[in-house]
Formats: sequence, structure tokens, C-alpha cells
Amino acid sequence: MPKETFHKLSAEKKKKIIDGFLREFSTNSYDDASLTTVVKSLGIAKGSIYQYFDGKLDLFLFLNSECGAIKAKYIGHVKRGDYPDFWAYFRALYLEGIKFDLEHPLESNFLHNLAKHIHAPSLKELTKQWFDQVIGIMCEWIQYEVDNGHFRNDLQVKSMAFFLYTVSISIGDYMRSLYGLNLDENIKSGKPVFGEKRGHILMNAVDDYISMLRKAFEK
Amino acid sequence: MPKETFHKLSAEKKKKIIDGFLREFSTNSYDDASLTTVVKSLGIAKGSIYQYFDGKLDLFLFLNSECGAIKAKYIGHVKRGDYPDFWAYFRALYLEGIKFDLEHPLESNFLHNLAKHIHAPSLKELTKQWFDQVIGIMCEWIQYEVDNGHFRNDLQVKSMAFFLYTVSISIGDYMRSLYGLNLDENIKSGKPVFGEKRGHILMNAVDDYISMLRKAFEK
DNA sequence: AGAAAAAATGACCACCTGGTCACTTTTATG
DNA sequence: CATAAAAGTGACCAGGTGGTCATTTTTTCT
Repeated sequence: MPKETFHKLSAEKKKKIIDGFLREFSTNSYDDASLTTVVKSLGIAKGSIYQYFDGKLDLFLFLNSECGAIKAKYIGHVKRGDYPDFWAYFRALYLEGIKFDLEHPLESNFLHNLAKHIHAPSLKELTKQWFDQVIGIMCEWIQYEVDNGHFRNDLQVKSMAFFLYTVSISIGDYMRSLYGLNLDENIKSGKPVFGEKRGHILMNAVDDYISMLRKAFEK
Repeated sequence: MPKETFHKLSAEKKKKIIDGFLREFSTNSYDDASLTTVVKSLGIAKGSIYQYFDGKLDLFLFLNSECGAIKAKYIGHVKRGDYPDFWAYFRALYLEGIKFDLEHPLESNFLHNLAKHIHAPSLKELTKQWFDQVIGIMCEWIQYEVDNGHFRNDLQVKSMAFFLYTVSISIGDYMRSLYGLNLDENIKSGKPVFGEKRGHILMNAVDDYISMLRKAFEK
């Protein structure tokens, strides 16, 4: 967590610093991201960031929690009970996710990039926690649907959760591939991450995937 | 590709060098793998490897093609025509894959590790080629089944190929998670990669996945 | 055996990283 | 305004990397 010094900074300066590092960590793996580079482009001294944070990892974890908090504001209010079936719920989560992508490109790409480099040894603890949490949530989702007779019950819930996790993560990659999106380039050039594509077009990819998942899981 | 000097080496020395680097590249990403470390543990001079190879990337690409060639010997003779349906064929490919894993742990883990770090910028070209090739093959598989009325035809073949690719890659991860395998540790300690597990037990994970894939793809 | 060619060597290079800390500048306080 | 505390600075450090090359050792050939 940042030191008090950082919180005392003006809102603009804080944002400038956060954005600078988000940009770097969004287009590089944790290890490849260079503090020196960011510090230079921000025009501040290297030593300053050690007045704000305990080190590279501390800085990264802070950015992660910031991005997570913003994303949670989007998907947090989507409730299973508000939808007739699981896949409508799942789809709504993705819609909110894309809205988040469009409105917070930097934060969105930071999180995508983290998921991409889930095997980075330096972030082993963070990614393990994150992974266990996601799998745990998905197990609960699936168990609920199995109990209510909506999902098949001939497989281990864990198998299904792993399957769902894998496919969910890859949806984003698929969208990028299908529409020829180059997020890194857009990030670097300051354009919107998803270019000119509207959210509902991107949902075509999600819908193809959901169509397959539905069949895979249904009783 | 290696220089002539390397090929003139005795078979034992060649194997020792190959194994040393395979071990390093199996337990580290391309960038994190250290030539210095391997060279020290092999007891040869740093300069020697520059007499054998054009550099780190050249060495890596050579190891990659070696491992690929060995794996191809296993899965190369599995033909679609020899199986009643696609999933029997798919399953047979995995059986051969596991056989390869057990008999060539170092080579197997090298390839797994490459797939894990598919986003590494230093290997961008290699991974892009590899990815395009795999997706291409899977598109052909799927198109064939669609044409013969075995797979649904209401989705883009590309969606299905991407889906199949994603799930296929994750099967290995799932096996590791399900059986608590720690491949890196086994590699480092010299134990068999999959520990004491027999191949047919590992296939339980594959079968759960196939069961879901079958439903997702069937007409 | 002697000369020439080939192979092996390891000190060394340029470069980069995250992190430090004595020092200067800015801000707050009495 | 003077003093003290807080914030900002950037040269510097140790540690690491892939790669080089003059030199030495080994092998090959006559």
C-alpha cells in the first residue's frame, strides 16, 4: 500500500502517476515493465516513487487493487436473481465488463495483461490468490445451478469450473483476434482500447462462446 | 540452427548440453532463463555456446524444433480415419501426448512451458507462427466434421476452433491442478514429470473435458 | 614432429534493472 | 522571518544479463 506521502499529493499528480504506471504495466509483463522508463516520461525523480511506495511490487499491488475496485463497481451489482437463467446472468456480466473496458481502457488492459502473464514467477502469490478466488466463485455458481437442476450433474463441479474459467478468460483473446484488435498499440497511441467497435458487436463473440458453453453444461 | 561445430560434438556431449538447456528453459520463461547458469552447471565456457549457436534465440529455436520433432513421432501416426468419431481420435491424440510426456519429460515440459509463456514478447514470432498453425489445423478438423454432419453448423468454424484450442491447452493445466502435480519441482529434482501417476488415471481429466466438448460441438 | 586449422576458454564489455541516500528545495509552523 | 519538518532529487550501487574476442589448448594433416 502507498505511503501517506502519496495520498497527500494533489489529485491531478496522483492520477498522472497512476496512469503512467498503468500504461507501462498494461503493455509489459511485471518484470519487463521498467520504473526508470516511466519515471523519465513522467519527469519525476526515481527516488520519489520510493517516497510514495515500498517498491515495485507494492506499487503494482496498489494499481491492481485500484483497477479491481473500479471493475467491481461495474459487475458488482449484477445479481443472479435478476436473470431467468445462468447464461443471461453470465452475458450480463460480460456486458458490464465490456462497458468497463470502454470507459476505463487503461485499467481494463492492466487487468487483462495481468491475466495474460498469470505464470510470472514474481507475481506467483498474487496470481495464485486470484486464481483460487475465481475458481471458488465459479464452483459456487455451478453448484447452485446443479442443485437447482439446471446443469448436468454427471461431472465433477471442479472440472466444470475449470472449463468455464478457461473459456471465460479466452473470450477476450478471441474478441481481439476476431476483430483484429491490437490493444497494446491502441494503448500506446492513446486511442480507445477497442477502437471504434461498439459493445454490442463485440458481444457476438461472447454469444458464440455462450452457445457452446450452454450445450456443454446443460442437463 | 546450430553451427557445424555443434554437430561434430560427441553424442554424449551433445545430449548433456541439450538436456542442460532444456532443463533451464523448462523451468523458466525464455527471458528469465540464464545462459550463464546453465553454462556453469555444465562446466563449459560461456564462449563455447557461441561456437555452437548464433545466440540465445538460435539455441532456443533449435531446442524447440528438436522437441517438436520427437513429439511428432508420437502423435504423427494417429489418423482420423482409424477412429469411429472425432472424439475417439482426439482422445487418442491425448493418449499419445501423455505417453510422450512420460517418456520424454524434459522435452514435454519444454513445450508446455513454451505454451505457458505464449505472450512473451521475445518469442512473438515463434508463438504467432505456432498459434496460427494450430488454429489452422483445428479449423480443418472442425470443417471436416461439419461437412460430414457430425458437428453443429450454426456457428463460425473459427469460433469453434478457438474454443477447442483454449480448452485443449487448459487440459494439461487442469490435470496438474487436479492431481496436485508440481512439474517444475519434479523436473528440478529429476523425478518423472507426472510423478507416480499412470497415464490412464490422467485420462480421467481428459474424459471430463471431452464430455463437455462433445456436447458443445454436437449437432 | 611440426605446422596449420579448429575448438575451447573466461576475463571483459555495454547495458539495464530495482533500489539507496546524502543532499537540496519546498512547505508548514511558532 | 526563522526554524523545522516534509518532500523531491539524481548520482550512484550491486547484481544481473547476452554477447565478444584475444589467447590457449586440442585436433588434424602433411
